[in-house]
Amino acid sequence: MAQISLTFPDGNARDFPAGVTPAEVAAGISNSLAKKAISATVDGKHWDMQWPIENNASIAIHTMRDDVQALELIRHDFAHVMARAVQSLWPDVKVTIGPVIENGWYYDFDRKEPFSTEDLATIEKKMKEIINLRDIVRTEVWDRARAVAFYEANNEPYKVELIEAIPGDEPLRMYWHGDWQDLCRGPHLQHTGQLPADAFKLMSVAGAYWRGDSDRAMLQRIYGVGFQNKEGLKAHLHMLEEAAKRDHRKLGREMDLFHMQEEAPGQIFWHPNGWTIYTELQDYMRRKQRAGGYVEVNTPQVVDRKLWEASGHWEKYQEHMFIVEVDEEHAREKSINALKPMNCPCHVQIFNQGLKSYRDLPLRMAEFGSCNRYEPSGALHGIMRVRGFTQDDGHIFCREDQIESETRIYIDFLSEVYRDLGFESFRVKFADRPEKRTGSDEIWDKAEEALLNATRAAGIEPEMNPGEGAFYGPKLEFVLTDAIGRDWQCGTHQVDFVLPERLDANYIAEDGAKHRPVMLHRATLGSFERFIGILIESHAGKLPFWIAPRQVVVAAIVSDADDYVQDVTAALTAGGVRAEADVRNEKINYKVREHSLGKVPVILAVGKKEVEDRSVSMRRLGEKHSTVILLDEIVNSLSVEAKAPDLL
RNA sequence: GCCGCAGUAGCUCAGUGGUAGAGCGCGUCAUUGGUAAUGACGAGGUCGGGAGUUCAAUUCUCCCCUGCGGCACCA
Repeated sequence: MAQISLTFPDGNARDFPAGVTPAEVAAGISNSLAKKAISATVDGKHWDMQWPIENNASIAIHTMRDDVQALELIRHDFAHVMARAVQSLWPDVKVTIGPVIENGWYYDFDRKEPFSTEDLATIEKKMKEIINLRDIVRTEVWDRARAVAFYEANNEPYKVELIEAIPGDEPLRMYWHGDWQDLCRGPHLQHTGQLPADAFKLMSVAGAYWRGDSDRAMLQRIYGVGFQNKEGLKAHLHMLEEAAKRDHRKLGREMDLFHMQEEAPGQIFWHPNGWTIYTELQDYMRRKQRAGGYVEVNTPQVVDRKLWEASGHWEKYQEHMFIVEVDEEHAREKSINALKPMNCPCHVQIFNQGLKSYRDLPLRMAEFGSCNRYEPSGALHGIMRVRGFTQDDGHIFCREDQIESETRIYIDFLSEVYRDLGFESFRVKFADRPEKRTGSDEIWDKAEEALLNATRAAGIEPEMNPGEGAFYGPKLEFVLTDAIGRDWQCGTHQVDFVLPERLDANYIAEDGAKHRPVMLHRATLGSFERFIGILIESHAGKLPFWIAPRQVVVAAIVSDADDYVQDVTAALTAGGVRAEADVRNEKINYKVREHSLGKVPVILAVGKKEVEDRSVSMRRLGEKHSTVILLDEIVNSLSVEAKAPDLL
């Protein structure tokens, strides 16, 4: 029999007969390793303990101590055990797919009756029983005709469809957990008893379309989380509890920032505190953009559909626009308008006024553009995904050869803003050509190359987001994360060759002829609404001093200090600090607690002593102790602290 | 938009086929208290909206609206 050589992580190599499995290799090392082993890595590939190794290779054998491999296997096996539990409880349920995801797994089932919360508990119990059976996990490679026949016989149509989608040259792997069977690429644990029965939890049921296609069947997806041990699960659940406290919807109420109500779904009623954050952020962005060479404009809210037809949005997005019809009785002729869902067509109208010269390019045009989109009801989410929002929008009209440099300049601009706002790091995704698009491949090649070059020149290697570009051009997406780890696209930078064409934008070049400019769509915050949501969550409500809506509360300890409290408050206000007096008939403990819960960054307590000394007792949010400081000093230092980062 | 769950006082929530309750908050009074809740009293609800069943619906049924968790979508 042919021999192969396996090289271990310590560099030692040993010969084995070809076709040896990691299980046999482990058994050759020690009994305990053979028992503890969960999988192997063979030539960099995660490998099942049962899979034969045919050629010389490097090999590492994993136990539960190897986090990456252990977690992947645990979650994958949990998914199988869960599916087995479901089918043993409800034999008519059809199985589909069940992948590993961050922190856990899900499995999609086809079942007529909905799974209830009580069902989850029943399934969990069944899963524990299955784990206790310590059933051996077994795998075989089948040819596809046999597999198809098998699943047809078992009335599992989804599996048949999956097999048909697998490329013909790939082996089909069949797995058995005891007598339960699934099609799966593996690897898996050696037996179900290797699963930590006390370290998983089924979290929720949700609908999910078969193959992610909204025209196909709605399946029921059960989500679970799983870890190596009970502590891992406990830590995860605790993290979720903590994240819930940072939810912007909760903090928005507690800090009295905004509210939403039925009469205006997806739109925000900004309260004074929230609006202070908003305007502070807008003032900052306005200064930054002015410094960045932008001209600011403003354009109409209600625009005739003719313009949307010309831009191409009517055809593609009509369903998602708020339509405004003007009645014939009130107008000479009936006109159909739409609330603007975006600003770009209007910006082209401004560009088109008068003749533009190549000397005007690049022309950087910005607008705090208030937009309305009829977003699908299920998409709405707090203030992060809304129907009425304001973009810090901008369009750069430039020549093709300026795309790369303008992109580079923009990435630097955005990085500065994000850094100023406390986001030291952010993710950049590069979304390239989608299947449905306009423009030649040659143009797309150039646009994609320009974006990539500029991104890399800025020292950023973007994540690839294939096929997710806009229909008119590729884009960079600047992604931030909310409290529970969901991604939100905030900034964006997109190349557009189409709109200038459709709306007939042009400039006179050096050759005296008309040329078509390229448009770069870009938004830094994205929308104020979404960005503020992210800002609140990432700071857990404890916003940086300059942007905190209530910066200082001056609290009287005794009513004899009330007049002095007013003096202190006035001095701070004169110094550009948002300060409030609290002279209510309450104890200082009460006031400190209330303002701390309200996330006020600085509380200045004053009693008899402070009145005499012209001082204050300062307590910063989150600190246990207070410091006594002279009034003049605190006014000076807080005045500086209240300045936005670009003004320091 | 689709699947599931939910909607009771400003907030967090309990509860029932016979028109409702707690804590916090709010108001009044007393208290002048030194860094995360002083005490007493009081006001406050068309039980998301509409229809149906019933002698009687906040409770049961249906429809709608809104929210939440996913999925799909995101110019």
